[in-house]
Amino acid sequence: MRIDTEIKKRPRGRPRGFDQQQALERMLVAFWDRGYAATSLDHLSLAAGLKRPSLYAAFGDKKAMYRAALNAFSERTRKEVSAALLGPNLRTALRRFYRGAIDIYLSGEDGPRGCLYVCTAAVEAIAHQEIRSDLLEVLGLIDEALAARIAIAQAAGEIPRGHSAEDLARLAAAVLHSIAIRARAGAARRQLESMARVAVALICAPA
Amino acid sequence: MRIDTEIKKRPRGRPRGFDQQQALERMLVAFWDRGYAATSLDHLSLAAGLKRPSLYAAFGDKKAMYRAALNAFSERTRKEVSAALLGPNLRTALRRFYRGAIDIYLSGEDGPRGCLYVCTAAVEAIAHQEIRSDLLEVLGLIDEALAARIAIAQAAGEIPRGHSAEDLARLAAAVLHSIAIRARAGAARRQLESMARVAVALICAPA
DNA sequence: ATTAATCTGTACTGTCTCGCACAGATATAG
DNA sequence: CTATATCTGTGCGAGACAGTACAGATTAAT
Repeated sequence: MRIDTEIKKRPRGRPRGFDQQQALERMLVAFWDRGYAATSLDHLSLAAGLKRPSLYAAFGDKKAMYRAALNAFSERTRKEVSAALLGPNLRTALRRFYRGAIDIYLSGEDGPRGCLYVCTAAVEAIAHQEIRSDLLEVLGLIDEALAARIAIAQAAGEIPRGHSAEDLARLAAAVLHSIAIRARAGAARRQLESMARVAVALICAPA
Repeated sequence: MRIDTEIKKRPRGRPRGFDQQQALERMLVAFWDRGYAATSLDHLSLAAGLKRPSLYAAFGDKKAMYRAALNAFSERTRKEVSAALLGPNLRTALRRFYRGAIDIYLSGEDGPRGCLYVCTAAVEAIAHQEIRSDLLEVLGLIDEALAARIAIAQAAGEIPRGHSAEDLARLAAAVLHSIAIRARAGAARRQLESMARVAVALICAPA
């Protein structure tokens, strides 16, 4: 079915009978719903439509599968974040940022899923050092993206410099994290949107 | 060893050979470190120093044990929160509030534990409705406690009324949630304290 | 056609998991 | 002392779990 426009020539033996990216996407959803520890390889196998040996061959052991899912989520999110933050001014940039996040966090067939990192990686941080540093790294990336956008607004005189861009960025990220937790806890969309509004107002407040 | 000052007379049969409260406290720590799904009854049994049948008899099944731990954590936390918020003015009240939280979140033998609810209950929210509503309830209680204290400060003219007490409370709680996540992710204490400072400054800012 | 390389599914391993049955221990009530 | 009630530990059982060996399937290279 796949049109062979790619230059990459086939490897030697029997080719894969499945799309690795799509399988990962389905495993991601499984992990997102149940978390790392509660998701068994049978769940993943069922979700991806692959038998366990194929999963192991393609992704490694369970922890590697989870980290691959984390990475896929991070990549996808990063693109949406930087697109949202491109808005003409900080206020609309942040509005888009939160609106996109809330839409994602409220998605889920069996209930709102929140953020894969905040809601499922955090719990594993003590037992699994790699996951802990994966999480810390992504938290830092979000902080940095926000700080960069806020610094631009400050340089343009759009908002005052009462607080550093880094401080305001961590505050903006904090509201994001809380929205993720609250979404998964079942909070109403209105509450999440209200929190976003308040955060935008406080950060963009005219001196 | 326990002095029998309590009027409650002994029940009929063989008395418990352990302190139920203390056993629960140790189970709490086990759940706090590894989360609900990854903590087996053998872990709990080892932590509490009790065999599995005693645990079942005293607490019910695994989910009941976890919810009992959640409840113990919530009770304990609520007392400390209301004590901290009793401060003479909002600024010092919030400072104490965050300082106490950061101390707790950074504790842990195998790494900082963050918040039992935010870091371990959230992941179970989709699969276990009771845990989901336990979490939502506690989030609401924290919001309310903060809102009440902030409303007092507003009524006293200590801070302006630009934003409602509820909105500011949710913002303050958001910073708390983010601190919990970041602590477990391994963020430096300085960063957590800086976030607390910024939150206090923004909420208590003179008009 | 033959060979080598890779993928797929079946079936297995040993370990862990939750929860409980049961027997012995320890207390009170009479 | 006897009967009754509750707690404790040993040990079981049925199932889930992660991970893999192996045989058959499918492809490219020769």
